[in-house]
Amino acid sequence: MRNESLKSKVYQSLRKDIISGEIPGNTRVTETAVAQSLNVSRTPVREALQKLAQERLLISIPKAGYMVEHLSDDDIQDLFSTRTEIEQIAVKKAIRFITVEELKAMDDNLEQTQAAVKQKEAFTLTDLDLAFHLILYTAARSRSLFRVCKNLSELTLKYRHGLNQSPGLRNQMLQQHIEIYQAVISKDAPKALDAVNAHGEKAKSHLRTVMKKVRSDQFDSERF
Amino acid sequence: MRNESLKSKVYQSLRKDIISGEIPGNTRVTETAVAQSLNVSRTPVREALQKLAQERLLISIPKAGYMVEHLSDDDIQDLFSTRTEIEQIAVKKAIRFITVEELKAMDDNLEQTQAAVKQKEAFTLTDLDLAFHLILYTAARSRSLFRVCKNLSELTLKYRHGLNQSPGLRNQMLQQHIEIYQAVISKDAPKALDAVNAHGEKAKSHLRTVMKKVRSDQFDSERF
DNA sequence: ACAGAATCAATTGTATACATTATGTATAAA
DNA sequence: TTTATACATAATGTATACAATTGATTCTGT
Repeated sequence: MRNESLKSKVYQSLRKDIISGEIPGNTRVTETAVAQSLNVSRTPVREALQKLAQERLLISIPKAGYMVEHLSDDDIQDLFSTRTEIEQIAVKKAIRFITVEELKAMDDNLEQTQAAVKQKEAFTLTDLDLAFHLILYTAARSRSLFRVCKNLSELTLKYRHGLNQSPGLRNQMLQQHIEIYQAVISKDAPKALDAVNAHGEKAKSHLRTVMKKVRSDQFDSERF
Repeated sequence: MRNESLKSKVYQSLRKDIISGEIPGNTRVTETAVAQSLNVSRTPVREALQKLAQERLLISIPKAGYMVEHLSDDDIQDLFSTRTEIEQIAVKKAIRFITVEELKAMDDNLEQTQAAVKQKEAFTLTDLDLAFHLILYTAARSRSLFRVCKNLSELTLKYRHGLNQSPGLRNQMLQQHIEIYQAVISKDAPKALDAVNAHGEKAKSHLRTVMKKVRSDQFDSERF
């Protein structure tokens, strides 16, 4: 962390704020503002912004700056669908190639997740969530597939983090991870595919209700 | 083109040289060298290099520069496999959602490809190859899947371009595209999946033989 | 009052100077 | 002869100054 470049620090900082929702969607982000708030020059900020734009956490408006990406409801549903479909490919492979070490890592992860669920640590939980899936992707033994899955997983992270605020959903996530783990360890491919699919579908349906709620809240506040 | 930023110009220029193989794999690329050869400052070059690194056309060695990515034989095979697997998902969706305009676009593309095959224009052919697949990806009506497919397609472009040098393979590519087109227009999903798979498998096997040849050539030249 | 031109402010785009770090080389000591 | 240290060189990392472009605002003429 100490030997990191400023560019990297700025990147991490902004990424965290975007994923956590601290900087909401459609917020304008300018180079100078970020540079001042972090006490660095524009150069590393500029490069961090470009990286975030390439990852679609920001959208770039040429010669006009950046805005925090704000996907439409449909785009979010689409993103989760694609992630599930491709993750199913990964899980099929993972069942064939996963090592005992990786299974152990999943087990450890589940234990830590259980602790985090109880202690209501949303941030830790989001990290553990990502880590759990990364183990699966690694176990698929395909570098290119790993990259694709990782990208998609990171793109959904912002919305999954939002879900992790709710106590009930935290527990559901843990249960679903356990189901996937059990299917993988028993090398039951159909069950694993179902578990992954259920995991994705649950997230989608919860997001739908959340989005509806947000919209009606907005509607309410607009009336006054 | 005239109103493009220098960063974009540098990016395009380098990308073309890397994909065409003019800058071979494992070549070291430095900011200053590129900046001098293109008569621009380091700043736009730097940003172009970072973008290319994020796309995996270059690999970044922190505090030490960049090298042109040179995948191992296994990684290339893996890349093509993943591309095929995910493209199959896209084709399934495309069959359901493709419009008459898009079918017409595919038809046009095939005609142009036929002309380019005869005229032996490798560059045009590579562009048409990419365009053909992009039509399919668009027709799948999934933004996130489109992006994944596009990325994978671009990553394989370098190697497909190499294949396009051979007259026989140019024709094979055209025939395979026609097969995919026919399967899609007749909404025959199993046939389309087979066609996509065959397309990918052929590319993989040809690449295997090419790679073997390159290795033996290297071996020969090392003896003298 | 309104349309249009001119100007001004804010922001990105580019160039360049300086700082820092890594690598290779030469020299000196063991 | 080998190894370690110091130094030189070349590259990236960072800051800053300047250019160019965009969008808004104000001013002017009708």
